[in-house]
Amino acid sequence: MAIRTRFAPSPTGFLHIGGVRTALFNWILARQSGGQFVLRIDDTDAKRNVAEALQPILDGFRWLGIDWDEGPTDDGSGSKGPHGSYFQSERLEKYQAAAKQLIEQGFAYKDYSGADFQAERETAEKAKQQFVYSRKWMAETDEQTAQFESEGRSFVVRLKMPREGTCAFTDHVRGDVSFEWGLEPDHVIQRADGTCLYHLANVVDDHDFEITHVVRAVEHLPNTPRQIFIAQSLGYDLPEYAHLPYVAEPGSKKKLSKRHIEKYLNNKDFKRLYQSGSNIAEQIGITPDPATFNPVLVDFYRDIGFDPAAINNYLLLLGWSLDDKTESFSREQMIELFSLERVIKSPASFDAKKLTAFQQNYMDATESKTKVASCLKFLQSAGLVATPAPCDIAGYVGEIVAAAGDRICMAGDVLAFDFFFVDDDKMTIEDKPFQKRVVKPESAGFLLNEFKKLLVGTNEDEFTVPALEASLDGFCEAQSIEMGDVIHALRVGVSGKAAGFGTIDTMAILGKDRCIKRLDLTLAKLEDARNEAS
RNA sequence: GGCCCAUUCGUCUAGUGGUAGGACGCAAGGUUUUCAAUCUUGUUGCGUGAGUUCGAUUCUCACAUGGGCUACCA
Repeated sequence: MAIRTRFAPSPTGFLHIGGVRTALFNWILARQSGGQFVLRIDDTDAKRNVAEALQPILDGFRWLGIDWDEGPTDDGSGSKGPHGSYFQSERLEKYQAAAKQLIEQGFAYKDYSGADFQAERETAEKAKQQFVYSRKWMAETDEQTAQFESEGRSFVVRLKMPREGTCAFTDHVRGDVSFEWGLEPDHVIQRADGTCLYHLANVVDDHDFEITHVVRAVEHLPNTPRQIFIAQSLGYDLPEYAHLPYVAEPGSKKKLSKRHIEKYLNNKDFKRLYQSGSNIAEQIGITPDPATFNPVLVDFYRDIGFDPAAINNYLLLLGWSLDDKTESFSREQMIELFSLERVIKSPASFDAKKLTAFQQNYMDATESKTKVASCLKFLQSAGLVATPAPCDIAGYVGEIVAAAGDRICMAGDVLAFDFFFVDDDKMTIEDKPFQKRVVKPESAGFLLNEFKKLLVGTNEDEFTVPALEASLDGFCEAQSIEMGDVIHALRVGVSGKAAGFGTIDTMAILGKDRCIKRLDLTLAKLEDARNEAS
């Protein structure tokens, strides 16, 4: 059976990680059955620029490889698919027609209560009683309508909900569920200004778009009875339902929300991810404002060089598992092996650390050519490599990437090795390691200078890792010192940094001339520091 | 307040009527020129109470805790 699923984002400008998980499950279901995945835009309430706010969301899905068969066009300016517009704001007549039909058949009514409705509800609440609307301003006849309108009242359309019995249905994740009809209020489906509300629009669209499976987050579970009521009243076949647990905050069971970033930043792991992302972002000219750039939003991961497959894999396992050990799933495996029945019922906390671990695994498995290509893009974004890239650059970047090994977890991490790409006379020497490794040890300057003299005497083509190692060994022996007495100063001397991969590898990649120039620069800086101090 | 839902290591999870397995993390140690990695070892868990039962983490009920929903939001 071909399953048609849908995901219905609001054009907010941001693609939320929890939303992606829901979309991913919907997408997998459609793909595994040879059905279609539909994107519908819930903009009934939006007054902002929809196309603009939609773009980042569509880009996010595209980046993740979650492609949609029907929905907005790629640029978000129109719709593609056989069902007309996939934007709710453009489907108002459909909803109004449905509301009209519901009224005519007695499943809904015009309600002229206005503020009196609210007053009735408050009275009931004060008396601590279950509120049941008196339907005092319900107009079902022309006379009533005329009378209320003569009083200057305007109307909304409310559902005329059943007041007894139960609404029972089977949910693919939660099993059999049921709700008392009597507890359901008469929900508004059409506003006084004639526009329609979510529940009506949702049911009408799911029907029009021939959605067979409604797979969404649990917060919609309590909404399901009213939607079932609408669907049945309209004579629609009911879709299958599956309510997924929501994605929870790091270290808690509260629903993850992009509004509480500040709080999540108190979480150690979340903060660490955010900070390493921020460092990368700053180097490529993105302002790391936590409101728009943080680990709850998908853009964050794209911007700092995550592999989309790692995100999908992590999200797949947030609430679903195949068995007691399988952790790694390719796209094909996801599609082949996923089933709603193995979705768990309780919420799953977002764990930044585990996501990073998935990324690390994917990066380890990435072949070096691909790795180099993605790193190169970051170097270009940071202005460290020209665009278009010089033709010999790939080899150079390749050496760095190989030497860095798993120090590069996400492609943006390559920017930690920015010193390879700056002119020698413009190398930044970080102050802290400079003080600790060069200024403070008495003999560091002397040793650096002596070793530099040694380097000056070596042949260009002997500037290799084994040769350098040998000469450094010999040097240490001649000076009667330990390797540790000089190598740290040397690292700072050629890279300006406190940490990195092997100093000797670093030097070999830089080459003779550049190492010597950098050592000169460092020694000059040392002299300045000494003069200043005395 | 009402309705609904959930509860296995810190986190993601597997699982069973005979007391739990994996992953991420964490800790210690080895290796190491820094950082990371890596290797070794270790670490921690069935919310509480009652019932059914020879026996319950597993079934039932209650409680507790956490959460969601309760709009002329989606």
